[in-house]
Amino acid sequence: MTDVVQPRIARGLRDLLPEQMIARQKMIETIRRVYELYGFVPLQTPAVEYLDGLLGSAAGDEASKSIFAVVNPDSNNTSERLGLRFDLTVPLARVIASHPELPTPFRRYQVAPVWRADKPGPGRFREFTQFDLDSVGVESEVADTEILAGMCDTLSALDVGPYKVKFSSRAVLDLLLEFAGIEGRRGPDVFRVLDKLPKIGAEKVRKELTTGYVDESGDPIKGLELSTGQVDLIERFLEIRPDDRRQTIAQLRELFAAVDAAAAQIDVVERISNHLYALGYADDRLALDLSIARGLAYYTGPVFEAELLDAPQFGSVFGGGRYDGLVERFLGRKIPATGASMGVDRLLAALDALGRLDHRKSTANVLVTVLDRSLMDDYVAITFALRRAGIAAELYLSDERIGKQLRYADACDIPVSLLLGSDEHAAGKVTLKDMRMGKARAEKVEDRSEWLEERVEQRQVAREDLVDAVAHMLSVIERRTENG
RNA sequence: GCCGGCGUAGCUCAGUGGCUUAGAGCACCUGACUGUGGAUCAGGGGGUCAUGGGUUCGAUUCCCAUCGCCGGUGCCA
Repeated sequence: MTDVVQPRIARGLRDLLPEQMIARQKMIETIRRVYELYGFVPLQTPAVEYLDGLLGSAAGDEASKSIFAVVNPDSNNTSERLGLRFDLTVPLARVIASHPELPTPFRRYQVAPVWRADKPGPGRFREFTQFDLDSVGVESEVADTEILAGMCDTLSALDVGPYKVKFSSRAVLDLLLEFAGIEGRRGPDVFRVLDKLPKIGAEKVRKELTTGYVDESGDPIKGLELSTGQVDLIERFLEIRPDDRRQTIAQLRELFAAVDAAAAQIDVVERISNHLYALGYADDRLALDLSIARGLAYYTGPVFEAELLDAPQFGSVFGGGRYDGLVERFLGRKIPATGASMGVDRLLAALDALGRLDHRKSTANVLVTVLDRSLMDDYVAITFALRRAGIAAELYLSDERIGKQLRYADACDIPVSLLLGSDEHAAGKVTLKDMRMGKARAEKVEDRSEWLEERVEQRQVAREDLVDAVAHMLSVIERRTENG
């Protein structure tokens, strides 16, 4: 006996089985269609990047902790260390810096896995797929507008139910620092606390901004030691409601009337809002919400976020913003860029929880069953006739009992089964069976002879008409499914 | 990362420091009922009791470590 190896999978990683992959690929295809409609082009980059490129100059130990390092057998030189990418934005910045010949504006989409060695949780894994949409080389707020519109159109196309796309501006938050008399370098700390507002509430945010507190588990939470006067000013900012973009902007202008340069930054936000009104993105699904800060330090202008109103527990399914400084790391000069990233896995988990996910386990629409091995030539011919007519068909590859073959079709959720035995063969016909209708009937029927004899879900058609008949049955099934 | 809880069949869970071969329900497989998924009936397979050490005459059960899962908390560039 040889020793078997345990079929293990590392922490936070998983296999995606056919049932998951079918739903996932359908979703990705829908998103891709939206992005290509916007004229974005595809890009692929390696999973592995140099660690210095991933980390950047400003990154500390904490940042590097969640990067998976990769062993490079070619080199033991520590400056050549490799790691798995943790997002798609940093690789994009590297591509931009190393391909000056690319036409600008360069607008690309990329769907690919990324890796973060974070603690796994529900809907949260260490390998997950991001679907990014970025626009590089344009300073104009029209580029930001387009990203926000793309987020809305994507969520609409995915039929996720009601959603809210929110935006704010890092530049406006910087105005807040000036307004409250807080040093610019403390901005990231302050914003990180403000970002927790929906989670921990105003009371704790206030404490964390000032003296700190001890939470329920006894952990001390360090305060930022702001003065109460500063916190009062911050609270006046947070009181601005996000329900109506025009009103939000008017209140913002009033609050920051005394701040130099405020008017120019608020103008940018207002232009974005007005473009979006003009395009039909009203307040019901697109809000100027000043409380979103995003944890990411590299954002420099507008920031974006989206959540599903029916599944708020899954948090933000889309996030992004303008990052005019990121390419500079690789190029030494600034290139404006803006974009958003969708969490494919999180969105799939949310849709599944909402019961909006299709759980097909097969790509075939027809199962050609094998009743009589001597008719195998016919079965093969029928299967390929369907395939050549563009109908996905699967041939059962052995002649096991018909009951077992139909159970297989049922288990895989193949909507139509095709039967051809000696009776049909003699009559020049085939039997088509609508599996879902049969399943619905099975739930009601009590008596076996009734179950076997009625068979309203199936009918015989002439052998030469079978391709048309299958296409017709599939269209009837599809229409019935759409109508609930 | 830190704190707490949990790991027994594919799933949900019983159970016991020594009666022999560790159980149930569901699921799965085989057969009966015409060549039809369901129901019914008859049968069947499947567990290193998470892994590795330790205590013991004896450990699935007690102890330790590791791994994994769940909850809370931190972090999320």
